[in-house]
Amino acid sequence: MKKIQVPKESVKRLFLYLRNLNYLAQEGRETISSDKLAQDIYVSAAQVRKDLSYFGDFGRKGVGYNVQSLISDIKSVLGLDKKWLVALVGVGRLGSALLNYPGLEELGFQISVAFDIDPKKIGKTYREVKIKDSSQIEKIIKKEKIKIAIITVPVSAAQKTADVLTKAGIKGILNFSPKYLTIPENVKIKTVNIAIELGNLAYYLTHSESEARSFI
Amino acid sequence: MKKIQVPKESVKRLFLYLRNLNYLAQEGRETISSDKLAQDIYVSAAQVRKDLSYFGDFGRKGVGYNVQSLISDIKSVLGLDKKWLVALVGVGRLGSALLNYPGLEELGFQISVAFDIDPKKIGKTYREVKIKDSSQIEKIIKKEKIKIAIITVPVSAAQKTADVLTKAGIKGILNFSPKYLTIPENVKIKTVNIAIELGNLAYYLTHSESEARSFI
DNA sequence: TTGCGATTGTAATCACTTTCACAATTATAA
DNA sequence: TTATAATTGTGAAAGTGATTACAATCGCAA
Repeated sequence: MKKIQVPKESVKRLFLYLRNLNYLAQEGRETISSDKLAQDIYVSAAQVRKDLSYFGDFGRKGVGYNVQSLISDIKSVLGLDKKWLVALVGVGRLGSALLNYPGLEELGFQISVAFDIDPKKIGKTYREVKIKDSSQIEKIIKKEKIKIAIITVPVSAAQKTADVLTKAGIKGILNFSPKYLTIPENVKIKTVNIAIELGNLAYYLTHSESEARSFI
Repeated sequence: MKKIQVPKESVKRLFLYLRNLNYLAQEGRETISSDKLAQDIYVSAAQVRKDLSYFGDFGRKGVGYNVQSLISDIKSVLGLDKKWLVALVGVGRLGSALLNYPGLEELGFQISVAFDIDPKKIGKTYREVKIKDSSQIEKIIKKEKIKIAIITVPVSAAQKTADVLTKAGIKGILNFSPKYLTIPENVKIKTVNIAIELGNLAYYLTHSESEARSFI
């Protein structure tokens, strides 16, 4: 095991390995080789081994990796060995879609509270998640010690929402509004922009000699 | 101008430059330097120039870039100089959220038809988009010569949907189901997995010495 | 017309990531 | 017990991407 900078792409691939491992566990598989683990993800066996080696020696030479223990090792590496409470701000179409998004809990995420400013929505319960008034963001997030939030408000309200969230102690933001959000240095932000994803597709369709496959 | 492999990240950054340029155009700015263009995107001026240089010599030494012509040059490079018709399959919560997603038309994308299997939805018009029976996917996509599709069906139907779409001549797929889709070599696919995005956030929160900022 | 500050485009360098290739280890069968 | 096939972990090499630094060019003011 070494203590050097881990490539961002290696981290992303860990999620893919984890997904494969979960399938294998379901099938009752006990051990797996890097070669098999790499299958279907368009990655080499050496890449798999290298990625894993950034975090520890998880395999046994001549044998491979134990499926169950590799699952828990990767989960632990990714910080998925505990439950993450998530706050959702903006219960519009996209927001309520996310409340129903399958696979969040699989990785240990639980949207535990949602906020909106629409009086018609406030007070309702959506998929066991209570919708609260946005004016209570700071109070509730502080009280529940929530660290991750999803922003699905209209673009005009996005920056103000980010400000309130960071003030409330949120440390990670998944932002769906197509806009720069200015946030403190110590807060992590990830922006998902669907128009840009489509745009990428358009680029690679236009220049179709290259590739745009992405299995993440 | 050179003819070498363009880094994927460079292509992504072009979208950010384009967004900045659109703001600048609105403000009536006529020319702009790589230095100013880089601002707010956490990128160096040299990076901007390098990215642009993969596609041509768009600037003038001592002067900078003409805002209007750089906009159209970048659009042309990205394949956004024409309108792209897009088919949407699966008008559930996420699907209907995408029908309302602002910013798609800004880049020239138009969801021109949507498909679902629910008789209660078929025939309705959603934001000027007619919802058709999924059994007609192949016929309509062939007729309209649509090249890009978005898959927002439940995970259980995703692979079958991808099969039909590629059979109909779709060349690019934006996939929102958390699953591998097996598709022909010449079809481009981009998968958006919200759980993995959150997972990335969790990783960088857990290992908070590194960074997870991403402005795309 | 000349000189100067601004700015690009890119060659060279530096940094990071992936691939290669093989010693070390393990299980198993003879 | 020994030989063999399977498989990992990793140092070194190759490949890719980002940064640096500067010659070349431009507009403008004197």
